[in-house]
Amino acid sequence: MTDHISTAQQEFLALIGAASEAEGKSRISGQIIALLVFEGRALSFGELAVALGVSRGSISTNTRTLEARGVLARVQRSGERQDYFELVDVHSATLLREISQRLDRTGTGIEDICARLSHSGGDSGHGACARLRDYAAFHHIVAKAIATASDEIEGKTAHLRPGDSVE
Amino acid sequence: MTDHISTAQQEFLALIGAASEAEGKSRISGQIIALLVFEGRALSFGELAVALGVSRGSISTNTRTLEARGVLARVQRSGERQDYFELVDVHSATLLREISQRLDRTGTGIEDICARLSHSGGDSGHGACARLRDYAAFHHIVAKAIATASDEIEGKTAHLRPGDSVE
DNA sequence: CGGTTTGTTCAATTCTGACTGAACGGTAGA
DNA sequence: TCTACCGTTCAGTCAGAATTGAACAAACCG
Repeated sequence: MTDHISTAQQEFLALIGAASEAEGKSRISGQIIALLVFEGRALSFGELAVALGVSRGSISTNTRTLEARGVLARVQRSGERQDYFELVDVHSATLLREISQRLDRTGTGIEDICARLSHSGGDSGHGACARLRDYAAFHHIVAKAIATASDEIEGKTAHLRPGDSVE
Repeated sequence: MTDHISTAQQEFLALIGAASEAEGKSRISGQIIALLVFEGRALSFGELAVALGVSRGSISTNTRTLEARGVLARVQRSGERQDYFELVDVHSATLLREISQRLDRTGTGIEDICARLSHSGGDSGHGACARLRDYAAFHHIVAKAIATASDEIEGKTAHLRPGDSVE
């Protein structure tokens, strides 16, 4: 029976690891999140390294960045010398907010280019500028949509125990 | 004045190229889209290679995948031997729909794992299964939000073409 | 027919960044 | 103090993807 669980766990880790890579993040960082979701409890530094079969150095760097991104928290247990990690309860919403902010940043970056262009170039680049503004607007619209979804999910996950229906 | 435009173009290409890499796509594919947006007209195969400073082989592979993804269209000009490429007018919406579908696929992938787990593993993996379903639901919610944004953007961009036809 | 242009393909190359592993500093207990 | 353990760091390694460039086939023109 633990067999079934562990194969399911392996499949889950592989799936999320691949998804993590597909969106530009490292495989391990995705799998750390996946393992914490699967286990539903705080895991120690050593447990992560063993369960994922990766070096302690990788655990260190990846947990640090995940911590800085506000996805997981490092917790100390009295009497234990190892660090433990647990998911922030709004970790999914945090990831969405991150994406939303990056889109907004790209959008304003486009607008900045457009502003400099129309300021110094007269109206020769007018058509291009209009298209760039549309393209920037697209980024902002998507950012807004994702931010809204983030709020929705945050409202559902905050202070809710896992297993509650989200439908 | 063309100076200003070309520096703005270079900045735009760099920005979108980096954004493209950040989300797991190739730099060149993002820059092809960016160049077509900036120019606002169909560009030839050769123009793309020269303007982006990349090999013809790269243009070939990237335009093919973008074409397959429904982002741009290959058009022939009578009398011209070169292929020309232009953006599909709903190209942004198409990219969003692609992301939405990938999220849905990941979500159902998680649900499949969960189904196999609860079917064969008894109730020992019950807690994990509940958490996995929540995690799958998260993916579906985001997919839905992005799909909605895609529809919104499609509605905004489709009417820009005068005398447009539906499908 | 040859010569030119064009797009595709694929083996080779380059490049990026993830990952490792060992050295290091810090901490707690004996 | 010494020892054992723990997390961090970083130079080195490695894998996979992106990109190149040359070979190739097709279409066109003289």
